[in-house]
Amino acid sequence: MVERQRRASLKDVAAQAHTSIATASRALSGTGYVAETTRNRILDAAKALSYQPNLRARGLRQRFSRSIGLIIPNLLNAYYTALADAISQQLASHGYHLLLSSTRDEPTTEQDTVTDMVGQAVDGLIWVPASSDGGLLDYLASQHTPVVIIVRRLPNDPVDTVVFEDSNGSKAATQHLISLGHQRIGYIGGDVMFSSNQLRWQGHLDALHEAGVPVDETLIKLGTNRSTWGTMATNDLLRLPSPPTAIFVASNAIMPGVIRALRQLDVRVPEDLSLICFDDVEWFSFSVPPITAINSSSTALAESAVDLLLTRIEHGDAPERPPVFLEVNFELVVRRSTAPPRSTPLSVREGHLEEAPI
Amino acid sequence: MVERQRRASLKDVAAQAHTSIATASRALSGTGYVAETTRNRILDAAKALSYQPNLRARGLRQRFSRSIGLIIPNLLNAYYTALADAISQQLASHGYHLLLSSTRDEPTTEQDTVTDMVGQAVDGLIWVPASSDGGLLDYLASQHTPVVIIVRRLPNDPVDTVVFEDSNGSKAATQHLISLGHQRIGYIGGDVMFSSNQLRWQGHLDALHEAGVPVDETLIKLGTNRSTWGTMATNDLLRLPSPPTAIFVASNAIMPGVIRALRQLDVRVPEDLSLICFDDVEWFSFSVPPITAINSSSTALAESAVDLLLTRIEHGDAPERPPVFLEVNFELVVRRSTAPPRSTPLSVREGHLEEAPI
DNA sequence: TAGCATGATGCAAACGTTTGCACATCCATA
DNA sequence: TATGGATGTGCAAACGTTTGCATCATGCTA
Repeated sequence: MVERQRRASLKDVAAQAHTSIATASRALSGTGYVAETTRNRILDAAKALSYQPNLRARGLRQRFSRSIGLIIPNLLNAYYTALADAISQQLASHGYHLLLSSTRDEPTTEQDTVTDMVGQAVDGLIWVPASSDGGLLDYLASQHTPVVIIVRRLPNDPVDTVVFEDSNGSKAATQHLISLGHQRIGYIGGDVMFSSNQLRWQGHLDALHEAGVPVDETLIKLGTNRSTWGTMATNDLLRLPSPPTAIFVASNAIMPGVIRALRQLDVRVPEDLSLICFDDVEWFSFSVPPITAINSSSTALAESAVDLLLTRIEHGDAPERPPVFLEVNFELVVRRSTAPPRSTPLSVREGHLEEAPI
Repeated sequence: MVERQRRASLKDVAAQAHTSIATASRALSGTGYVAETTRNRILDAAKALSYQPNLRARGLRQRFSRSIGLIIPNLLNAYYTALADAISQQLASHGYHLLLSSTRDEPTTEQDTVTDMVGQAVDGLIWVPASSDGGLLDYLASQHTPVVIIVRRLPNDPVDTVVFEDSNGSKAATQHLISLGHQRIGYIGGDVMFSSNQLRWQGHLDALHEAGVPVDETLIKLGTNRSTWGTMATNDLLRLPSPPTAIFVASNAIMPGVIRALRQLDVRVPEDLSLICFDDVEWFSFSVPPITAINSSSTALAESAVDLLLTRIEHGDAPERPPVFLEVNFELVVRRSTAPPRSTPLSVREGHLEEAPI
């Protein structure tokens, strides 16, 4: 590592303006008394040297940095980047910066990322937890770093938490299918170790029970939130002796794989099979057919999460104030992928799995 | 702002281990001589206090932070988030952190973001410029902050630059259409103030010239890289007295709007119209029909950009070393949205513009 | 026994800020 | 003429690190 050229510092500005560092600091930050003429000398010098305050040093001295960390599982999921975008905007409007990292849902990466954020001395953390154990929370508490958990709940919601209405939203999706006349509904979801997946599954079951629709275990496919899982699960479902007339996909990340499988099997939507998805992402609306989905406002979640966090930060993280738990509303967006079931059972022609284009 | 609880510092660790700060530092960082027993006392103390080094302070002292800033126009464009993901991974493998910000292509936001990154004392910057003036570059030079420009070139490529093969890729796309027999090709692109858009347009024209295909100005629609522009431009093109038999869309961000318009106008792809796109994004492969596209490897771009930047950083930003200019290869991915033109001219039924589902 | 390399430790300065305190004017009021 | 608030400035400490230098044992070599 080679010695790097120094940027202009307050010392340089002060020297150029023939004044002290303290006065220069006050002039530039607009605090305390500075004579008009002195101030102008200092501002001129700052401009001449294109002085830029070192936020690292300022943070060190002031004990806060006006930056907060955001930890998401994945940068490739439109759902999370939309969230990141909303949070970033929301923070900016409060004068805070964003440090963004993705964990790829790997617990070790997550651990590294969290400790790293703490090391960077962020003022607080907004976090989509990947591991469900609370060890990292204890750690954060020991570091006095306020944190707001989003999207996925931790057991007992030990800290401020903002999530989508997973259970109710999922219930509404299934009810929509039932109201169209579907009785055999396939469910493809992710790992239930995450609360979001667990609650969506639960909501689905609740809707079935309430409507008196019998639960067929073979129609429920719990795996991972990955496209490949969508393909596998869809193939399994449609090859059942009595295949479903509708499929509820519990995550947008699974959907591409489902669609690929349907195409390979020559299944038409919604004539042969209805399709509904929990998350709503942009391309659902211009897919053919447009896909019915549960839409949750990431802006709303962002606002709540940022508000909660900044309150903790700016009023001190009073541990006696109990954790807040919030859910943001959902909306059922009915498009064209859902329709009444076909009258005759669907039988899948056993085509070879052609290589789909990448 | 309330006084925040202090995290354990080196001083605390040293006190607990009955040693000096200097020795504690050496023990924890593994540099210099420390007796076995002392080291253990220190490590124990650090663990007991869950000590986490303050990277801000370390950066201040060491004059580098092992973090670099990435500035992209948009977090909602899958194309850029894929890039961010690749760069983030690449940096991590070199032990660097990522600070990510989006400018939304607003010059003022861009200016703020850049100065802010400098203020954060990042070691370097990877930047997709939104404004084409070099003012910010002068500023960065004055701050001795190495920078690598990606995706969009600046006039004269004044610093290290890595871009996609916009011109050649675009040329290949048009050549593909021509080879299928198309002579009237619509072109929908973004603002040519950005080099990427400018070069893609140029590549398209080059292909036409080389093939002896006459250029019809009415077939060329230059606007913005937005979905809404895609809808407008497509409507215009298909209502021409002699509409195109193929459309070349120069950015993935425009494509959703194009598809929406085609659906509203009841145009079938590829029977009525061939469709090709410059960028390749995930949903192109499971759209109906899958969309032919020019695919450029964001991983390759990420690798090159990171390499260039870290070289500048770690070997000193020797200004005498001239700027490097790199282009990463593209690949034409032929899917099913391109086919030979229909024999009879297409006439669009003037349907009302139905409200498309969101 | 003297000399010296080696290992182990601590002191203190430095990075670039902010800010409490002290001091020095100046002007108005009592 | 004192008194004292308001204004303007600077010194120096502090934030949490790293690191050059000095110091001091210890054990080995000559």
